[in-house]
Amino acid sequence: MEFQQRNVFCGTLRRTDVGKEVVLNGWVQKRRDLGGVIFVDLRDRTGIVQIVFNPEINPEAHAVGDKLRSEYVVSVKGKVVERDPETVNPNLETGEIEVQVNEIEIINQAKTPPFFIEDNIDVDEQIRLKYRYLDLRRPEMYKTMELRHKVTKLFRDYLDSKGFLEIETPMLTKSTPEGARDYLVPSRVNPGEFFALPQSPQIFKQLLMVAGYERYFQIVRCFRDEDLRADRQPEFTQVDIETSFLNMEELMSMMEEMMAKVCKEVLNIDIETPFQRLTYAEAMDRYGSDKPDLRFGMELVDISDIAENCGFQVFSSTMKKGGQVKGINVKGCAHYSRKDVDELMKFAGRYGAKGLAWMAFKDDEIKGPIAKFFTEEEIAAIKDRMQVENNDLLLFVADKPKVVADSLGALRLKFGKELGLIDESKFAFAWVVDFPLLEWDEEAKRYVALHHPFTRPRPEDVELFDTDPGKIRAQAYDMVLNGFEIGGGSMRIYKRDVQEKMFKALGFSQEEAQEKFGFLLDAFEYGTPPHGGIAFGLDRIVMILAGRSSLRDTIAFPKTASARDFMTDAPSTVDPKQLEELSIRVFMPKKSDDK
RNA sequence: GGAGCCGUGGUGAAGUUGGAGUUCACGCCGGACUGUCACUCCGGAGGUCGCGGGUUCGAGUCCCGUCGGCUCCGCCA
Repeated sequence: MEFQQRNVFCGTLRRTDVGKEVVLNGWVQKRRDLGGVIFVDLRDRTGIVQIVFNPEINPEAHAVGDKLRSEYVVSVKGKVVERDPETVNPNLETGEIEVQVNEIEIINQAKTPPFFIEDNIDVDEQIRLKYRYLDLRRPEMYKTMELRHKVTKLFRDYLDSKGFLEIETPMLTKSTPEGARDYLVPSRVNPGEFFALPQSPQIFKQLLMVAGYERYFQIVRCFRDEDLRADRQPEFTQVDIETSFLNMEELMSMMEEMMAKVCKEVLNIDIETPFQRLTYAEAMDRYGSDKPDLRFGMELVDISDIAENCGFQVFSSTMKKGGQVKGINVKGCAHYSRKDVDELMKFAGRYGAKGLAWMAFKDDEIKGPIAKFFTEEEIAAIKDRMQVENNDLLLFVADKPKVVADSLGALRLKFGKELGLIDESKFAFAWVVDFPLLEWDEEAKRYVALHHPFTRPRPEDVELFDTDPGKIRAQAYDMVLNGFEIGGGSMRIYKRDVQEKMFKALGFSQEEAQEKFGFLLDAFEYGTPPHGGIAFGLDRIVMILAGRSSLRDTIAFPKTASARDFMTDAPSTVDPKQLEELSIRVFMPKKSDDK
């Protein structure tokens, strides 16, 4: 035997183990050398226990204990003993006992780590990513990975219990038009041709429905070559689901049950079902977002009718141009200085707002440069509509609906966070439904699918294809949790005539449609059941359940904002021979200064 | 593609009107210490101030460029 193997884990030892002879394997968290007696905190994935080297009990072990340093890997044999009452450490779960070491073996030495292996460290993330294997040693990272495992298993178990089959689909697949930029993989045996990594298994799961599998799922990696965010990585994991012969309501309620179950099992919280539902229009109107954070109020209030004829030019002229005027009531913030408001204006500007009008109500006084343009009646109407109390600050944006929603929606979230309006213990699930099927793309001068080209319209809206395609509502639904879109899906088109109308609305000719989606359309000719599904963002769900604010904390080996892996230093250049074999020639982009 | 913030011993920070790589905390190394658990005390080592230019007698500090990290907009379902 190369080393003595453990018979128990560090973090599990309790008072009831007193008297037992144990063997522990683990890492040295910390050594405290008091000259005679040496204390060492020994860590494994279950936690920490204090081991003691006493020269009077075992001088040989004590001598080895003297050589220990942080992150050494050791095997120790010793007896679990109760601590004296005055030396109990209430901060440790194992604090009532300690292990008196009789034998110790240094399995491996370690260099001094670049940062402490402990929670709540304040270290540049670059360094954490470079030494990710050390970062992952930290208990909070371990717990997140463990939580991720549990969540994944619960999804799998639930879907299994409902008769879903987990089926793998190709990673080397075909580049599809629409949607995100693809990651491409060259095909050596087919020079000049490329596979694309899947953005999602969308088409394959629909084909599985055509194949009669009825209930499919897959916990699957997806790839999108777009710019990153705190909640967006180039490769991420979906819980991908598709069903046949279920309608939208049946699928949604099954998914609610699944999420409630996951929350109960993982965090022991009771989630009420059915979830609250908002139409897309309502979400945009009240929260300025299609993924509203429903843990707090501060809803957007429409004052367009009051603003329409008011004396404030900016408002009235915006209304004449077909815009709208909305506001939020920032409770108790009437004391904001001119500088504070300037900051808010800059913030709103990022979302396209050209200005930010404000009014503050302080002890019967109305502050703010726009107040003088409103009549007493108008002020009264605004106060009434926005439920103004003393010390409230009102912020208004007058613009196109999209700008109003984006800027006020962002301000609402900013205040929610900064004023502590958000109850962090809350899990506010909701469905957003009735998305528009199509969206007008100003650049391309055509309609594009908001979800994707196979999304089924609501039956009563089908006739609008000929008159007003922008008004068609889709049988699509997003699951929203605490301001994040955690899943989205739709019922799919299974009738040929509807699919043709859809392609026509998107401006695809028969030939184009055949070229792009031919195999799917061919398949649809052979008896397609009504079907529909949903895909959940596993990383995001774990992030929220774990209370983390970055997706990187839920992925063992994530990438930086510029899509690099600091540990492996990928991506990297490759041997010219490899390129030659792939029939690829690389030319570097010119710097923009020689234009 | 764009904006903001950041880059100083291993880690986190401070660094004044431009005046010696200066300072603090943690860590590290050596010594002392038999009940610590943020051990304590004494001593010590450790630096391309991200990188490249420029201004200046002199740059961590000012200017220009560039690289990298984080956050956001665009992009992305």
